[in-house]
Amino acid sequence: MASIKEVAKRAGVGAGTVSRALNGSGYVADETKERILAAARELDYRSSEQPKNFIRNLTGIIGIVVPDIENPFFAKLLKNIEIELYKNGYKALICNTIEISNREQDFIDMLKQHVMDGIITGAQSLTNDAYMNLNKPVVAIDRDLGPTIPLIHSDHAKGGRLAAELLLKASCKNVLQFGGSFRVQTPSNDRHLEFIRVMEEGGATVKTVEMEWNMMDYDYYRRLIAQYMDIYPNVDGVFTSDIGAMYCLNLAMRKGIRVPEELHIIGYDGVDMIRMFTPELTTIAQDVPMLARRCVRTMMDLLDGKEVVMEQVVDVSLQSGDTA
Amino acid sequence: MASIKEVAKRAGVGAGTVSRALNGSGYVADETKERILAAARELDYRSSEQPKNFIRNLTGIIGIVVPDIENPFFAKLLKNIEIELYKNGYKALICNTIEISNREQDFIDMLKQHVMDGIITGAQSLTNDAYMNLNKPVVAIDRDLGPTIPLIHSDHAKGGRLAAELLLKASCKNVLQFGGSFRVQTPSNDRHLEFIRVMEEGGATVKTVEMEWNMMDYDYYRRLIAQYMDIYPNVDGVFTSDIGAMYCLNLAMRKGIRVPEELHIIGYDGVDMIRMFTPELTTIAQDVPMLARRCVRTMMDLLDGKEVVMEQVVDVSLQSGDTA
DNA sequence: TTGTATGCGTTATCAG
DNA sequence: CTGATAACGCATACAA
Repeated sequence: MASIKEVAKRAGVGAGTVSRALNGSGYVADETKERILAAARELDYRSSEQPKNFIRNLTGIIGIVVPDIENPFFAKLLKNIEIELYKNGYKALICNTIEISNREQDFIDMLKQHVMDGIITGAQSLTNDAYMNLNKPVVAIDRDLGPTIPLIHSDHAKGGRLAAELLLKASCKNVLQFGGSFRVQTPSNDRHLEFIRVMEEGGATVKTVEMEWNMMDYDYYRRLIAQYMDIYPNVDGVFTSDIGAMYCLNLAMRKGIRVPEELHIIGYDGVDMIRMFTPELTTIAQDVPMLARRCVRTMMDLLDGKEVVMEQVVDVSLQSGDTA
Repeated sequence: MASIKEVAKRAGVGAGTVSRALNGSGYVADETKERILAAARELDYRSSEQPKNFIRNLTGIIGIVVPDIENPFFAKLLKNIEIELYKNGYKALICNTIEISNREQDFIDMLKQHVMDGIITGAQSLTNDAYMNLNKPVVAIDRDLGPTIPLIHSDHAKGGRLAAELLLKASCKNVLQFGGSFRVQTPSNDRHLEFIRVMEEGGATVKTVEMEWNMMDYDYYRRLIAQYMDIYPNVDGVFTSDIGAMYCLNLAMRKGIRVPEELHIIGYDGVDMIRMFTPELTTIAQDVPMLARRCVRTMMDLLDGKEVVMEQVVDVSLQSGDTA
């Protein structure tokens, strides 16, 4: 509420002197300084960020676009990015794209209107045009937005390979995998391709179910897993994202199918939710804190006008459990 | 990048005319308007939000404080608040308080420095002093911050009663409930008190386990539930938040305890995650979209200087499943 | 050592 | 119908 002028008036000095006293920039007599500090304290004065940001033409805010905050992977990513931004003195503005069409475009417009300084996007849109020619700091996670926008993603190919090797070692011959929509151009599709390659090389048969675009609610997973476990009752291995894998495990328990003896299950992502249950799910874990750190580091470099690496790959690891 | 002056120069007019043409405020000759529109299009001009906000002394941003985005209840709340704010033309700045001490104070300071226009807080701090004397729009969820700050919460007492009635109807005699830290002053403690009252009135015995403050990760729930199900092996009913209830269900399946025949389980919250499994969890659902709507409505009213209701209670409902 | 003028981009006001 | 100018709050450069 109180402005610098009111503080100046109360201390009986000019506004510039107050600024210097409070910021420690330039000369201020000790006696004057004390009067100013007292006045500022009495009025509970805090300098407004607005004119400062306005002059620098910056906001200290980074927008984060995710399809759905409720999805545990994106919740974890969002949380880690927020914490990482905070460490760098930045704030996080969020944007859910799911359920509201055109939401991402609105967000991009806000970037143009100086509501924020940059965007980190983890959403999967079908069109990428909106980011073209936009000459602003943008970092993409798991989403190829062309050669001008830095891309950060997990080593999904390795993830697919690790899963396949594990299932082959367990002598699986007939496995089922669920994957996101292949219409979307995302590096995460590599995990399915690599999984198929390694499994078939090992003499196994792979059935791949393509999921619908941007469907990630629990109900959808449940229906889909139940449906395909019914269609393919004699698979001996399943590879799917953690949520699907958890439901698969639940289904097996109910049907009296022994895991891993009769059915091997491997998840993907490594979200905390899987810790909720025993037996513990075997999964390929993405290093979300590292993904977040890389995203934010890259964003900071873009803001500083530094050169950035256009494609950064983050390692994945096998998180051993009791289901494979 | 382009400013209004550059557009004006290109169109051969003054800055004010450009403003009027683009905003449709005031008179501009059709011919002039067309020239201006063309210039704006060529330069991809978007007016900056910064000076507008600066003059109005507003930002269009609301801060949302939650303990942990990864917790499914808060993820759902956050998502719904964000969507609701968007409908009202506002943006959501997020703040995780867990894991970083003093984080909430930083956020409050940002409010004072005009980084945002108000705060919606769902975090449970042990001290509320920071919000006192802060003469700014603040709305609290499930958290009593004193008589000057509007409080929105579910009808937790009803929730506790519904759960108790259901367990009594199922002839439970010896039940276990898990509750948040009672040191925190939150209306959500009412559900435990009411649960005890009704159960004991019905002749049952209730054991109440108090959880640690701000502990809400899956691992903690898992350890705690396992521990107390071990200590009290012959309870015939459990009432706890959804996450705990899900693990309880999982534990029962593994131990061969039949649900609900031998053990009745009722969750609390109604997060989507519970839809993942069958048998479906019986739970007391909070109406998160309504909580979000009320929070945002109240925030809008505060910003408009309207009178607001200081305590708003949102109905809860029994979401029938197969575990009670 | 201090006060004052300047500029940041936009819109509203007012004189032309 | 249009152009010039003030105003918003702060930091900074410069004059006193």
